Amino acid sequence: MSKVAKFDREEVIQKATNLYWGKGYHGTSMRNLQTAIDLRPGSIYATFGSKDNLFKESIQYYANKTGEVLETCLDETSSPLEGLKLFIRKLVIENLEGKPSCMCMIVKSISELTDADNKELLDEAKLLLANVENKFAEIITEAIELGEINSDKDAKELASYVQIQIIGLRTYARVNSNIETINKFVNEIFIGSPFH
Amino acid sequence: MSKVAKFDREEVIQKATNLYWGKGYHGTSMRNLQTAIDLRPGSIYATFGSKDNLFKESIQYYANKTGEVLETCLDETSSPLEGLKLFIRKLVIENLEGKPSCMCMIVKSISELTDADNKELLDEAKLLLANVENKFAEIITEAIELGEINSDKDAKELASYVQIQIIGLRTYARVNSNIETINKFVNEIFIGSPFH
DNA sequence: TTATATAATGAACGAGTGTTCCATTAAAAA
DNA sequence: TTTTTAATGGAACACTCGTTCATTATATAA
Repeated sequence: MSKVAKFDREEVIQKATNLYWGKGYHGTSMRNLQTAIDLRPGSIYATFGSKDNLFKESIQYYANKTGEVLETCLDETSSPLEGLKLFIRKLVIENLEGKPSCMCMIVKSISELTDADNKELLDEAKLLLANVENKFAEIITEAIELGEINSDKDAKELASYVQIQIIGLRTYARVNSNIETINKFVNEIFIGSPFH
Repeated sequence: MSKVAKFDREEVIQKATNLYWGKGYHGTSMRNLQTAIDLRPGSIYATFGSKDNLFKESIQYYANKTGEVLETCLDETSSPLEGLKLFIRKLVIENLEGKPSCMCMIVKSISELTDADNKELLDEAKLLLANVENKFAEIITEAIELGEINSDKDAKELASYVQIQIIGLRTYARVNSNIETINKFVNEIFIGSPFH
């Protein structure tokens, strides 16, 4: 019948994700993307429709990949709480170098996008971040049921707390990426404020 | 001799700051700025030189204003630690509504800008954030000397910790701006991890 | 081999970008 | 009142933006 696309769709999205993750939505031009993924505008627009939609697919891809890392961490460890700790360590420390940014792409997007100019993409980013937090809450609920965490704790509140710590740490890492310092703060997440 | 500028320089920078703060560096165009501050390109470029320099002056203005708020908090309270707590409450809670963003403009800039494309502005933002952290360390040192904080604590480490909490909270507030939740986390900064 | 269908190309579009330039305006100095 | 000097207004510049589309290339079906 006809020709079939010769490029690998996932590979293209992966490259787009890396560019958007590093340079942000507004900082990335379609010309940048064309060069990075080595496709001409015609092909990109036939496949993805628009810059906005390519961004949407990219941030979803990023969220999926991050979700897979979390699942791997849970599988590799003996308990939900240990899995969560491993995940945080991976996220914060392994992203210090070699990645487009040490910050979370979802958080960068929420920081950059506005309701006035990019409501749809902003809402998508907020949704993806909420999904991560819900997953944290599930894990913590399991940990409470297993007695790893005291049962008078509120899983949803702890999930918010974990989210805040990760966001704070990964952003802070952009200014001070000293591994010992970062590591210390990661460990302190579960053992109490350094003030006490 | 000659004519004198009829606009108020600080007022112009204030308006530019609000625009950059809300929409970010890349999201703000010179046309946006021209409209917001009601000046024609000739006047803007004669006064500020470039978009980059106007951004630099804006972020410096923002940092100065924030520094003044901190000083006010220290003056209004009975101790350094109480002053710091008041400042954090002000920053996180009073910025929830009515401001261009609930996030810190400096943090937004550090998140958005890259070494590859905007090294000078990024470095300036990093410097301004480091200044804030140094100020925190001074306050905490005083608090230690006054016996408000145990003397075995490291002021610099606690200053980093405070920085991370503020960054995390203000970013998180963009997704969940429930005042009770935010207030709870602000209070917890100084009383220990919710895990314990 | 030919016909068909679709993927890929890349020039081009109108709008928007940061910035420049200079005629005009107007206030202070002479 | 005249001269001087700098601020102002706004058209215009070269370039980049996201996007479109007519054309060309090519894999498959007939």
